[in-house]
Amino acid sequence: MSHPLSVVPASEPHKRERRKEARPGELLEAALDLFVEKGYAATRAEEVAVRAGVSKGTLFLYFPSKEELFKAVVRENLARTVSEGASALEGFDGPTGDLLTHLMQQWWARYGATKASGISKLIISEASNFPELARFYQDEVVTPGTDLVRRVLQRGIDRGEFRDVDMHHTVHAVMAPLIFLVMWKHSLAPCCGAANTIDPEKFIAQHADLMVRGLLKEKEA
Amino acid sequence: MSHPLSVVPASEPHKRERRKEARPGELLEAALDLFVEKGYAATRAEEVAVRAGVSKGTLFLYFPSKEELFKAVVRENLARTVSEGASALEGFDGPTGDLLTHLMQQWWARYGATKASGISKLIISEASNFPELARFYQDEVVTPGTDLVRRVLQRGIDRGEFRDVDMHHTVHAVMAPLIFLVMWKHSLAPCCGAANTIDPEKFIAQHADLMVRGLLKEKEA
Amino acid sequence: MSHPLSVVPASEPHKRERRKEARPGELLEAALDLFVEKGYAATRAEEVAVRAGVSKGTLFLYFPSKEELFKAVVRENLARTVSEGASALEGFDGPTGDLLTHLMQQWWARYGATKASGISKLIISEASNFPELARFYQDEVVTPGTDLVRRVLQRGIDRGEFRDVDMHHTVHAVMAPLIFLVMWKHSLAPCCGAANTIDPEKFIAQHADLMVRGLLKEKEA
Amino acid sequence: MSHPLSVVPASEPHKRERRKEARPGELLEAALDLFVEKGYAATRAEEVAVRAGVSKGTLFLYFPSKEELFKAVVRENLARTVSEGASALEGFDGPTGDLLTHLMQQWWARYGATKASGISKLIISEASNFPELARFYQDEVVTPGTDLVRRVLQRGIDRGEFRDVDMHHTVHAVMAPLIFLVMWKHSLAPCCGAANTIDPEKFIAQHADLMVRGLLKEKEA
DNA sequence: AATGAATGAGTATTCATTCAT
DNA sequence: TATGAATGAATACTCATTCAT
Repeated sequence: MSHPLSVVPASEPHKRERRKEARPGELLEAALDLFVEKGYAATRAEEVAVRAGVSKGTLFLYFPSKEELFKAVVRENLARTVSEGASALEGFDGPTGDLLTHLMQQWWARYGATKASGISKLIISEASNFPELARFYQDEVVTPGTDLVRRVLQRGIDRGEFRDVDMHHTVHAVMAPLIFLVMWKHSLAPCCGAANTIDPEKFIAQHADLMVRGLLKEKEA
Repeated sequence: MSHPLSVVPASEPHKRERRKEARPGELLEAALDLFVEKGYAATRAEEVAVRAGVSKGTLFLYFPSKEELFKAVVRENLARTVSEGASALEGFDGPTGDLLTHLMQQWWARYGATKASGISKLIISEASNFPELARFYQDEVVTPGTDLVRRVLQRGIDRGEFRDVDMHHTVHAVMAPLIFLVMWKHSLAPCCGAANTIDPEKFIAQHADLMVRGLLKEKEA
Repeated sequence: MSHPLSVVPASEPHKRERRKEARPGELLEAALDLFVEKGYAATRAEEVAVRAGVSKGTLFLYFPSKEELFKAVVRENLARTVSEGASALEGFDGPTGDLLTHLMQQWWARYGATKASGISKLIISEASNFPELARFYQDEVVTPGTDLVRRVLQRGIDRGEFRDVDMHHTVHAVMAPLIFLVMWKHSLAPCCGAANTIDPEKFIAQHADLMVRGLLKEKEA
Repeated sequence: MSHPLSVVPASEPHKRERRKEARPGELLEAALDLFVEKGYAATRAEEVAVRAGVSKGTLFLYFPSKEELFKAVVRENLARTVSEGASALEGFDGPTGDLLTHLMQQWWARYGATKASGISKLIISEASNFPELARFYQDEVVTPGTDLVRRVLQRGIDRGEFRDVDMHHTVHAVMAPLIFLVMWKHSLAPCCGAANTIDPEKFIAQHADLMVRGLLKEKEA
């Protein structure tokens, strides 16, 4: 792309060095794949290394233990998620039902559909073995998520669009099918064929539609 | 040793024998607890034996391997669940909304709230390592479950109570929060304190209310 | 040895059971040999197991780690030593020089010449890696040992046989060649041939003679 | 590159080169410290490099293996010792007792008290794993040392000062406490507090006094 | 010459499984 | 049947050594 006669090779670091900087990321990606696919215990450290194209020893050069690797995978992928979202709420101007629907679809597109969503499955599967991570997930993902949904519902109520529902449990009722969808995608879906296939977009659309209808104040004559 | 004509009631077997017959059950129960709590890999065979009050060797007398024990735990507890339910649908006479709500509450009382619900968590956590079990679960639980819900929804539509929704995805939207609740109970709930506590009955009530409202045909003036 | 027609087989425990009770001892003995011969780090756990005639796994059935095995070896062999000795001092009636000489010879016969003396070499070699053990050795062996020698020297002084020497350093001067002898036996002696061979008994005799002569009050005309 | 006839003073090497020449020495010193402190096996190559202020790779530039580094450390520090001593014997004119005492004090000041004495501890600790080094030590240190002491004792006998003792074992009786002192300094002393503290100079003085008194012919009236 | 990223052989330790009693 | 001592395959992790830069 640069001019054929350009004499600027500077920005091209040595292979070795580029490698070094890329390593942790490559390892985390390989680890994410395998942990999600097989679970924490069934994933061997060497497998991760091999999939990342390095040797066993190299893995332990970057992560002091399998457990720390696991934690790093979780943090890495949660961090990605946490920061995103929330901003959509601000500038939005239409009916809250549309906002809610939009947010759910966005969540799927940006998190649920990505590899990172395997993290949710992982956390839930391994929560009792890594209580520290469970709490981390709770604080960094669950709570911010519920807060966001709560604000949206409150907006609907405040604007007279939604009924005055039991906020706490409604929030979870809104989110539950999303979590379910992610779990499903990473557990039964890959195994079990056509029969109960779920189309995520349609599923979310249907769920959103039911929720919004269920939340709306009944129009009176 | 006892007199050949003794009238010792047949139904009172010797302690030993009673024990013997109870063994597999005791082992399965202990195994269920531990598998649910810690996952398949993190559960040691000896732990199961100890909790069941027998020695390591005895466990392998009844189950040829840890894997078979796991499968037995799953089958045993699925069997329990599958047969129940379904009958409620027949005799019911009121509005379908009430029927749906009733069914969900029953499901929680009879399955979700019991130890056996740990099976769902187990299956989902270990699905990729035991695809055979995942398929078994799919066939024996998911499909019958969705069928049941489908029949209920169809009843509502047929009776002109419910809108004519996308049946397939609505069925899953109805069930998703129930599955979510079970997963939650067996993963994050035990770790993470007060903050996001979910009251199952209220949660289901709220979910049911939203669903039913979302399904009902809008009353026209 | 027992009467050929004796019908008393009772005291002969089953092979298995006898084994079980003997195991820890057999393992400790094998470990002592290898640790002394090759040092802590250069001794592989499996080697110990094999020499004891069991498998790797069995070793860890009796000792939770290599480090604990090492500590057990030390404690086992120190315990043996500590309790012995000291009693000789009481009943003795002759000249203190003879007592001192006797004690040194006994020490060699009962400890220095046995395999257990390898422990001293071990402790000294590994002291900085196992400070806890070093302190244990200090408390259980060095201090009681020096106390004993101190009492003997004091007896000599009190009885007017010995000069009134710098007690503290004299005690160590008495003991030093004994420790040296043990170190020598377990380090250079096995490697290096005839040249500097030391005959322990003669060496101790010579050392004792020099010490006693050095301690005695000069006979005046 | 520099002008062939440049007059840059030869004795002022470039920093780099001076460094380069110093490297092996710095590495050997760092290695001595660590080997003595922690033993051969417990000392990691990288630690040595870091303490010497170079990278791991550089260590292997100068020494082909950890084992060779170890041997070099031993040889280097033995060489230092061996050449010294011996000369004192020649010019000495007073009583042999004084000579012996003087030699022992000198030995401590020039070897025992220095870091190099750690070599003796090292050799004794690792003798069985490095028999070749043990033999080297035997030839280069033990034998010359005993020869020296023997000559001194012989001088005392020849001059009618000392009794005609069992030369071989007396030589070792003279040396044993010195070796002991070095071992003590590098093993238990650093771990174990005040209780059995030994003051080297006083200890040697006491030992020398006892030896000389033990060796002297009894003065007859 | 110097670096430090990468390697992989080597070792402690775990745990499902077996089997003599 | 029941036991629990014994086994050994499997796996995380270390560290001396190499080599591209």
